[in-house]
Amino acid sequence: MAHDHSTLLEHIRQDMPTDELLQDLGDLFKIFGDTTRIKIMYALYEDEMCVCAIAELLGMTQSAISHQLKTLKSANLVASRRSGKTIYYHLSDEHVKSIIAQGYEHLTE
Amino acid sequence: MAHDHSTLLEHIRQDMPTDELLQDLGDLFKIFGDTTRIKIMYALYEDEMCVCAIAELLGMTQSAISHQLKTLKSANLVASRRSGKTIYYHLSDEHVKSIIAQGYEHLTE
DNA sequence: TGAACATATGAACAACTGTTCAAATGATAT
DNA sequence: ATATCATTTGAACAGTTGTTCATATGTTCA
Repeated sequence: MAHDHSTLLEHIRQDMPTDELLQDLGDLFKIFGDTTRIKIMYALYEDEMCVCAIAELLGMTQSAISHQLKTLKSANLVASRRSGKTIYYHLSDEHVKSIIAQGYEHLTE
Repeated sequence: MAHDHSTLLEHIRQDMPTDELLQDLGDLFKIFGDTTRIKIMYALYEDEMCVCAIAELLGMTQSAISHQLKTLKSANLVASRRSGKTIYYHLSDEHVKSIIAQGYEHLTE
């Protein structure tokens, strides 16, 4: 760290969001950073699904799916409605789709 | 997993990307899921920077930054050029900005 | 009320990740 | 050559994360 960057750094610091927001951004993307959760979000792309259907689709425990849905829900990425015994989850936000779509583009071009 | 979803699942399975792609998507977002890396990418938003300037900006070890730059580089999110002793990093892709921008929107509205 | 179904929850364990530290590489100038 | 600066690298350690298992909650129907 020998040569001088003071002017550059001062300029950049002004354009940077707060540490808190940057932390929140990281936390948000962390949630997209898991294959199971990505699969769940993709499954809900078109329409809502109940927990046991998602579990069957992914070939995973209903408990595992439920844990992940909780994570997704607490980040406001999915929402749910109850109908009798069954609880249906759906995407709560168009951003979910556009974030995934951007990632998809980065990979496939 | 008692009630029947076979028709639903068959339909959804056709619209799902391959497991490999879904895995890659998760891996990509995993890289965005860390505050240090988010900060680095934000720092490079406008212009290239050398490693020690980034370290000074974030108040972190140059070694820690270097490790993270390696991660970012291997995912083709940043690229570098050498000029004498110094190595300058820059964003390698417009997707970086749009992915972050989408996350930002999700948080701030 | 009791049985069956759908989902949620908590604790525990293995696997993964980010930082640190010490040492190595690469480039420049004297 | 050697000293110095900029960066990279590898091993190690602490902290975090995802799944499993067992159990609890909530709903419906007989």
